[in-house]
Amino acid sequence: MPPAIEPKDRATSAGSSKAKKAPDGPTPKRNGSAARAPAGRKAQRRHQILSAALAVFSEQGFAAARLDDIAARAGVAKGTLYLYFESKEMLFEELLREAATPMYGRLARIAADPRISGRDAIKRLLDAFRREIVETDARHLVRLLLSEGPRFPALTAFYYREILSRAVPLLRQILERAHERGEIRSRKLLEVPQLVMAPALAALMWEDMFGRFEQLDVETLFNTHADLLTTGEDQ
Amino acid sequence: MPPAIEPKDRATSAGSSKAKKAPDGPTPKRNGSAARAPAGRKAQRRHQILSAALAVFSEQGFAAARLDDIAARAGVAKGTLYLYFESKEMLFEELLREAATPMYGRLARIAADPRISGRDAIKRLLDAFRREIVETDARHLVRLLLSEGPRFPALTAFYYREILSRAVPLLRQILERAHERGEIRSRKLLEVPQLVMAPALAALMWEDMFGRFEQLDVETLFNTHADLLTTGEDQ
DNA sequence: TTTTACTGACTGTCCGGTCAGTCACTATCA
DNA sequence: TGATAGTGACTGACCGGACAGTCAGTAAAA
Repeated sequence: MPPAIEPKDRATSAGSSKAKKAPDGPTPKRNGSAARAPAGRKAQRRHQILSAALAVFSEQGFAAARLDDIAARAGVAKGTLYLYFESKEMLFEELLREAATPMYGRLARIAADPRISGRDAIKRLLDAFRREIVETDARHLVRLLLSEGPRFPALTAFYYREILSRAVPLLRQILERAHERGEIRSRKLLEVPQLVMAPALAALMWEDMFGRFEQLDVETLFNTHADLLTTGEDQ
Repeated sequence: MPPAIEPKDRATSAGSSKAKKAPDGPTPKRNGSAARAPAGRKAQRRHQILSAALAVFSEQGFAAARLDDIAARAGVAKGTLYLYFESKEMLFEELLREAATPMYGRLARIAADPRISGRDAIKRLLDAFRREIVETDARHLVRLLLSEGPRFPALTAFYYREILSRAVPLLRQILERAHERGEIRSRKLLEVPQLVMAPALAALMWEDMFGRFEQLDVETLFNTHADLLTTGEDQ
């Protein structure tokens, strides 16, 4: 249960860093919203920066993203970035690493509960994916991982080791249990549990790339898929 | 100094001067163009460059790719690139544009033949996708489109307009025909034809990102999917 | 005062794009 | 036949702008 960067407080990025030269008169304090609270201050700054980084990286890609932009968006000076992250690379990697696990946690919880039917398990998974990723800014993170992954071998390895190599067996476990109860249509599905999540990836890409031309009916897509995988009342 | 990778096909240029592009009959004299290269030369160079560009762009991404590297890989000088393409952007766009159509053609041919059963149509499509894209270098192109798409709006628009907005109806047409024959399991599939190709995308990404850790059984994945979508002998 | 947090002008490097020059070749002339 | 001139293909050193990363300095906190 890692933080999962949330790009919500976009507003703070507005010109906060330039009021430096303009003496505001009686204002004794710095203009930044984070004035003191030494305790949470550092964590908050860090979050600001990661949040801005997500926005800029997902808009520009890793190479084209400029640290000046990230700093401006976070409302800090460029030098400050280096107080929190070693380099552009490290900032990028930490951004993706910290966002990694929420979906995995969800999957693990479903797999741990044997009372959930196969159909339900699949529907819940896809539904969570839709609500929490496809329909939020988190989808940019997935695209970032997919597109920049090859140039960050350590990152790809991390994802495989920490997420996928665990998620696939969990998925298989769910499917096996369901299969024993006769809830699964094809035995072969046990050999390729990845099929369960395939439409999730496809939906994500469609929305991200072509959503502006034609929205995909993600809910119907996922429901149809779940219905096809499992036995039980169709539509 | 440039090692001049290879003198290329100097030999072939001798002798027959077939560089006849103007079929104006037996032109006695030709003002201009004294040292015109052989007919295929230009196309060949272009292909060399595009080929090198694919390799470098898919390894580095658009922004990080260096034209010096592309030139070196193609065995030409950097300046030569500009004789064939206007800019780095144009080179990139043309690379992706030219790669677009083969799969669409395949789909169109299948859709045009009503004798093919729904199950067969889907299997053929997925099979072609596997053999021609997932298992070749072309898979990098899809990742490139995905990752750089947002920064090349014209390219995304091109793909939607020329490929997707035509492919989805074709797919729907195949599914409708199949549905009338009772070959399709769920009517709802007609609302989201994208589901047919979803595993193709997923397989491609898996292989590209994580294939080095764990190969995906793409054939089983596709067959299972096709079996689940259609009626007919499962096994 | 010392310590901590932050700043932003500056530097060195990198790379897209340019263009004056070379080369291989051919057509025409003597 | 050889000599001369013309052409397009190609080259690669160079230029200028952009940007990651640095650090001396400033401001607030302790």
